Amino acid sequence: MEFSKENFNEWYNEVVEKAGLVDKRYPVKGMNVWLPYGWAIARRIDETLRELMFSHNHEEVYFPLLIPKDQFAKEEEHIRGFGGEVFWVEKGGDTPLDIPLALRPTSETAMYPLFSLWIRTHGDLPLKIFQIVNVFRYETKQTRVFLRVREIHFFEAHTCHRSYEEAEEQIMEDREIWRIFCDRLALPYILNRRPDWDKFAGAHYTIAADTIMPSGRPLQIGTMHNYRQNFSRAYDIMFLDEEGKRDYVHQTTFGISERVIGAIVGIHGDDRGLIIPPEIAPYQVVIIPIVGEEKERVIEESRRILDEVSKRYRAKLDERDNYTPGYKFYDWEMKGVPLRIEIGPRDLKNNVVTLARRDTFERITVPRDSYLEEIGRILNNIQENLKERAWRRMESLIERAETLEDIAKSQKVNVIHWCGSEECARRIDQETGKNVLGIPVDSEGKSGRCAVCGKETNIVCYVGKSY
RNA sequence: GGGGCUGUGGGGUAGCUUGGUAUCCUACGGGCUUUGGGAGCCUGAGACCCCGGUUCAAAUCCGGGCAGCCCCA
Repeated sequence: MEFSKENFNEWYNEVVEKAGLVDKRYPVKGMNVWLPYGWAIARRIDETLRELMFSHNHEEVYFPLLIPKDQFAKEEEHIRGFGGEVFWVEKGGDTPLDIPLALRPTSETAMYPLFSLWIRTHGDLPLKIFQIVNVFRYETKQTRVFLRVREIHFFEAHTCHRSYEEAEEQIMEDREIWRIFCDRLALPYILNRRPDWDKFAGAHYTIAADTIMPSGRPLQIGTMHNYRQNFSRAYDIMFLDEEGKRDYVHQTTFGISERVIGAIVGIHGDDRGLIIPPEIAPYQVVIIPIVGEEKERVIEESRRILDEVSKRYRAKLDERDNYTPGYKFYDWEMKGVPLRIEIGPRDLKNNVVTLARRDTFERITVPRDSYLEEIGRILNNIQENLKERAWRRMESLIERAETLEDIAKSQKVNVIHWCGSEECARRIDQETGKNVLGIPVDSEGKSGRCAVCGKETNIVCYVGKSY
């Protein structure tokens, strides 16, 4: 690594490239090539989501990429919110299309006309589906790998319910799923209810999960929206209830994007490169043979170990002959494999294996007959350690601020009292460059004075310079 | 949204001011040799972002485009 993590921006670019996550030389702004290792991580995360969604009674679907313009434009706020960042397909070959087609920036407007056909009665509810697709947004700001791209690897769950209360229960379920998901990724987060002017276009309200990057800047990595009946009215999604009365369904969505990978890179990584939490690591264990004199025996033993380890963990044996062990150590550290097994003549002789963990660099030898259990124990420990470390670090990137000046001079995310007015939020933005992330969902308002206008208030909120 | 900077083999670079011969490191292919923290020697292949302009001649000067980076709001 050329850059230390203290130069966070440069470090981030370097690690993304050197760890082989994406190739950003693809000649379209904000569109990158997923490389095998990066894609393997994305797939692990996708599989985690699938498992969690299936176990919470969602089904997976796939909707088309293109959305006709008239259909796209039905919900007013939605089109106002997304209109400026839609890619349009306007020709088929050389023939102009009668109706331009949008590349989905998200899939509400693709799905909901069909929901209107699918849902007839309360028996069809709740409807709980999700898809994992790519969405397109015409970003005008500077793009950044994983954090701001124009083609986004995206998970979106959509649900329909018979009542507002049932939709609220769905949001609670999403919060529970989110908690488990973030545990697997060892990512810390804050759930913030976004201010009205910053909620998802068309939503009744938005709860966003924000984490904080080592640069002190918050990053939105997940969102849950309650749409109430805003979309169902626009797209005519109605059901017949038990009494024979027709009503519009209540809807929610839950979205997660490739930004979580950016968060994993930024939050867990160090000066040697990535550190991938064991739960989602494409390889949890990498085996490095140190061949020396006894090449045959070492290779043979390494393969036997691979077989044994592979029965329980995702493992890789690095048999490349043209690299020295030292090179391989650095290489797999860059890729963030949580645990390394070294097996060489010394280990053979003593009937042990050497284990080295990525997060603490601790290195131990363990007897050949109990090392599998030891691996399990260490992987669990790494997972816990990463999670705790990340939460601790995030908390250290939050500081209390009493005034606009405090906010302006702080490089961190601030907790402030806020009177709740858009006017004060705007002043924070203009004078400090930070924006109101929203009110934490579990906050209990102790009273204090608004950092801007000084008015007495019991609203506490977070502010920060968002990615 | 504003400002600044940069595009030269796969990656990093020298050359650009003052137009003419493209430098070095690294990675890569082949061969020998080596392997407990980025090995060595020999050898080979590989580049001036795109379009236009100026000129006898453009990596170099000018204009535009595309792409990337940093900082500020």
